[in-house]
Amino acid sequence: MAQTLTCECGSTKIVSDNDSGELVCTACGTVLDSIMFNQGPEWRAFDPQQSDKLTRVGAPLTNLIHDKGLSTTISWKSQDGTGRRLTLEEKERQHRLRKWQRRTTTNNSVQRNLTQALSELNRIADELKLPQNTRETAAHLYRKAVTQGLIRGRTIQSVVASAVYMACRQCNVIRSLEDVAKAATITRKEAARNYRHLYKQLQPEIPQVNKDQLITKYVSALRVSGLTEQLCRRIMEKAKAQRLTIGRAPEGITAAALYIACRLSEEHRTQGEIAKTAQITEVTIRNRYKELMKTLDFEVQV
DNA sequence: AAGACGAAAGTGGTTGA
DNA sequence: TCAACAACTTTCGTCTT
Repeated sequence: MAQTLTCECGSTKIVSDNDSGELVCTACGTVLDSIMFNQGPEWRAFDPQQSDKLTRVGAPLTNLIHDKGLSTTISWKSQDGTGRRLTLEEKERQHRLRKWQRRTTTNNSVQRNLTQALSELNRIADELKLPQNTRETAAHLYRKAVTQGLIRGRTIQSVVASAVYMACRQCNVIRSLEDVAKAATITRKEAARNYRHLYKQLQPEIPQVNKDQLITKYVSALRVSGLTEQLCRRIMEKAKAQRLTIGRAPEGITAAALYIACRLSEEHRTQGEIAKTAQITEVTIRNRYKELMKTLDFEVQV
């Protein structure tokens, strides 16, 4: 696109800097435009063969569309590629083609299930504000579940919720089962039951809940100072070293550690407040708190 | 009065005979 | 299959600040 630009200084010697994405006047140095897109390919070809090999077109593959965004759609316009009107005979042929196109792409049960499930998945993911890679992972897990026939007798919603929760765990995105269940409008119990089922069948690798991330989450939710946060992390390290975290729900331990940190730094947070953000009960905090205090000796000023 | 504490009973799951 | 069990929750009365 050849376009002659003139700088304010009157010069027309304007070059584009592809690295910084800026349009610069070589006479006076003024930056005329700073957000330029390089719409060329990112590869270089030195002969037509290479060019053929490197050229590629089309949207990226995605698990989030039931056919991965790959299938062909036949236009509804009754005109051909060059814009000419179709003959009656040709129109009928197009109609038949479209009909079969639809039947073969979306009418098998797996595909129909996927179309519905993936829109539900996107809705839940929106509500939980999940990043793209977690969505893709969830969609991938759900596909696996469908192709292995794990949906039978279960609602799409609950299986989608399980897949979403599993994806969150895999991608280290902290969302509680309760949050996911709520977004999917099912009960925690049902979500848990389906998650276990999915887990047993797929046997995926699930990392432990990252306690550091839990601390970060609670700290920001409770608006606790950085000093207390550091204290909390130290307590957690001690607890880990003393093997107090084994067999305990990470939420409980983390909440208790934060509670202790708050008391030590005299930054008052009630058990109730912390319990609410950690989605556990005060009793659990108390129990973990007691265990931590018994084993780790603090200079307690209670 | 709010918050902390602790006992008791209940829940839903795992384990091992 | 079923009882025992561990972890956690719910509920509620009592104590402390």
